Amino acid sequence: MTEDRQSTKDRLLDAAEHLFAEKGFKDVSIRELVAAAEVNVAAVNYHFQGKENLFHEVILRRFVIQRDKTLAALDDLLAETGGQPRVDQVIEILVRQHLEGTLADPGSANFLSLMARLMQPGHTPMADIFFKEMVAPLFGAFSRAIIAARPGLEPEQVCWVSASIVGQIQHFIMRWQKRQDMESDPETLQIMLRAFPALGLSLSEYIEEVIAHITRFSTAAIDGLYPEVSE
Amino acid sequence: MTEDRQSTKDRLLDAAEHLFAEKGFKDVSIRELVAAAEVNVAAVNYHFQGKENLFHEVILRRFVIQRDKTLAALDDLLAETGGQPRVDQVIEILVRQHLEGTLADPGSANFLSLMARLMQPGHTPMADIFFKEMVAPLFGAFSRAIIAARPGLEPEQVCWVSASIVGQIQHFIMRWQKRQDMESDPETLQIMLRAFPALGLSLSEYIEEVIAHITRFSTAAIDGLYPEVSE
DNA sequence: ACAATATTCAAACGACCGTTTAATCTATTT
DNA sequence: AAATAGATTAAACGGTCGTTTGAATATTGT
Repeated sequence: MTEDRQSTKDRLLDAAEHLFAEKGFKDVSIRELVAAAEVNVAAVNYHFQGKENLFHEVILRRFVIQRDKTLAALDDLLAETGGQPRVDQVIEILVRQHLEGTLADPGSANFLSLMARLMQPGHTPMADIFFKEMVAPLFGAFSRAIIAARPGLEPEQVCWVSASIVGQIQHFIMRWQKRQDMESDPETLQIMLRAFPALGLSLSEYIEEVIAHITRFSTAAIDGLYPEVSE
Repeated sequence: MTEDRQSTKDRLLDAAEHLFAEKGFKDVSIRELVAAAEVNVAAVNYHFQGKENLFHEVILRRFVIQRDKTLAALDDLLAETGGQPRVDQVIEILVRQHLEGTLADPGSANFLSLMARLMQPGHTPMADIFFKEMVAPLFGAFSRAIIAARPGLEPEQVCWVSASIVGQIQHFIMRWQKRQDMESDPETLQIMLRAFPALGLSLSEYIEEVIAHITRFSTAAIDGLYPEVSE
C-alpha cells in the first residue's frame, strides 16, 4: 500500500489544525497531537522540525486561502457595483468571510478559531507574520472598498471603524467558544443563555444572526457618524 | 519589626495581580511569582493552597471593587438625570469605567488586562464565577440604564447592542496589549502604527480616544437602528 | 522563660513538556 | 538479493511545572 489512508505528515497537519483551533498553541502538547493523528511522538520533529514550525504550516495552509477568498470577494463586489458599493455590502463581506468559513468548507472548519487563538494575548508565535501577511493586506483592501462606498472618509476614520467591526467579529466568536466551554457547567450555561439568547441557536443560525447584526449595527454607525455627501 | 514592608501574603497578591495581568494565568509560573514577590516557592501553597486559589483571590479583590464602581456610576447617572439619561451617557460610563480603571487607581492598574486575560479562550479558572458575579450584574444594570434611555428597546436588542460595545472595548484593549508585545519587533510595530496610528499615543491619550470613539460609534448605531420614539 | 503556634526555607517529588537518539522496519535502487 | 535511503518506533534526555516535605526560624500566648 502506498497510502492506506493519508501520509503521516498530512494526518499531523489535520490533527494540528483541529487541536490548535480548539485549544491554542501552548495548550496542545505534542503527545496530544500525535495521539490524535495516530503517529509517533517523533513524527512532529521529523517532519516539521519542531512544534512551532508545525503551527506555522498549519496557519499558512489556511490563512492564505482565507485571505485570498476575502480579497476576491471584495474585488468581486467592486466589479459588480462598478466601483461604487454600498457600505453595508462591504461590511457584510468582511463579516461573512470571517464567520462563514467555519461552515462552508469543512476543511477550514476551524480557521476562524485558529485566527482568534493567534490574536489572543500572551505571545503565540507568528503574530508578526500573521499581521504582515494577513491583517495588513486585508485592512488595505477593506479600506479601499469602504472609501469607495463613502468617498471623503479619512483614512484614520477607516482605522477606527474597521477596528470596531473586527472587535465585534472576534467578540461574537469568543462568545461561541465560551459557550462551548460552558457545556460542562449547565448552571452557568443557563445564566449565559438568559443574558444572550442567541447562543441557544445552532451554529449556522448563530452565524447568520451575527452577520446581520454586525452589518446593520456598523452600517448605522457609519451612516450616523459620516453621512454620505449628497452629490 | 512587625511589617518591614508588607506581609508575604500581600506581596504575593500584588505581584500576582501584576504578573497575571501581564501574561495570563498559565504563562506565569509559581517560581516567577515568588521571585517577583521575593518570597519562598512554598509561600503560594502555604498561604493560598495552590496557584489557582491565588488567582481567585487576585481577581476577587479587584473585580468586586470595579463592579461596584461601575454600578455606582450607573446609579449616579440615573439619579442625576431623573431616570432619563441619554444613550451616549450610559455607554460612556460603561466604556470609561472599563478603561479608566487602568489609569486612575494605580492599584487597579492592570485590572482590565486581568479581565481580558480571564475572557481569553482556553479555560482559565473562574470563568463561571466571573460570569455570575461580574458579567451578569453589570449586564443587568446596563440593560436597565439603556432601556431608561431608550424606552421600548427590546431586551434581546439590548443583548446584541451590549455585545457589540463590549466587543469593541475588549478589542481596543487587546490592540494595546499587542502593541506592547510588538515593542521588541520594531519593523512589525512600524506597520502596526501605520495601520492604526492611535497606538502611537500615550496610554492616557489612547484611552480617551477609545472612549470617545466607542461612545460615538455605538450611540450612532443605536440611534440609527432604534430611533427614539417621539413623545 | 518556656511551650505552642505560625511562618519561612532549601530541597526534593512526580508529572508533563519539547526534543533527541539509536534501533527497526519499509521501500526503492542496483 | 544485497545495499541504500527514507520513515517509523520505543525509550530516554534535560528541563520546567505545581506541589510537598521536614527542618529551621519567628511570633505568640502563658
